[in-house]
Amino acid sequence: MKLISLHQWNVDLSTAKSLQEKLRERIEIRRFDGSIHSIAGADVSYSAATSSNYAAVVVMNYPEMDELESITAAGRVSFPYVPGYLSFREAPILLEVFSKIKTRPDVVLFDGQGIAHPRGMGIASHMGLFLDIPTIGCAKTRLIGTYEPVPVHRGAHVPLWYHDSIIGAVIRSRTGVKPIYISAGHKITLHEALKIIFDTANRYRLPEPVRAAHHLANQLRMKYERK
DNA sequence: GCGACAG
DNA sequence: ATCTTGTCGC
Repeated sequence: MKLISLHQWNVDLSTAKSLQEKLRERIEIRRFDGSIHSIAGADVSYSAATSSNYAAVVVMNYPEMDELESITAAGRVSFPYVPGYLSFREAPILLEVFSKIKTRPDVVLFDGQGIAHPRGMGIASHMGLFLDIPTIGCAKTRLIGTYEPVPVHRGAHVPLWYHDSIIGAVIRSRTGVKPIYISAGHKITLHEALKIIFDTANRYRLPEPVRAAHHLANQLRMKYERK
């Protein structure tokens, strides 16, 4: 898959911040034109023992959700985990996985925020720009924003507010489970993102592609680390 | 100054 | 995120 080469990962926090502010101007939150046939999920597993990241991308067809392709990659981590700068830690290895993938997915789901980020540049938005594909941020916990209690039943969703605007949604993908935090990444609207998330997250709390990628990345880590 | 803080 | 045992509920 062809990637846009604007990589700039070996930076300090100050440079990373200004880079995010610059990239934010290029994010497009607009309607996704065209039909969706394939959806990918991407995730990274980290090993403190070897300071390595193990990444996986799983592509599934939609709406059947059968696996079409899965790719992995491994590499050393150079950037520390700092809230707000996850991209600089995980995007390099993710870009490597995407460079090896055959199928170009119509949408990609990431384990992290989209525009629900201090500078509107969560990892889903960041990756969306580089991949030039519609992306959605699907996080397990909140980074920023406020919201009202989410009704306990599947399908419930409340807006995620930040500075008097809606940056995402907090949703209940399954009755009785902890809610997840959805935000548009790039080239998609929150409304469309929510439909896709509810369509792909039926059996489990997380959307199938994300869950599959998470599982595969973990599998790879355990194979390499032998534990 | 203090608390919050994706993975 | 990772590490880690038992335990509660459908």
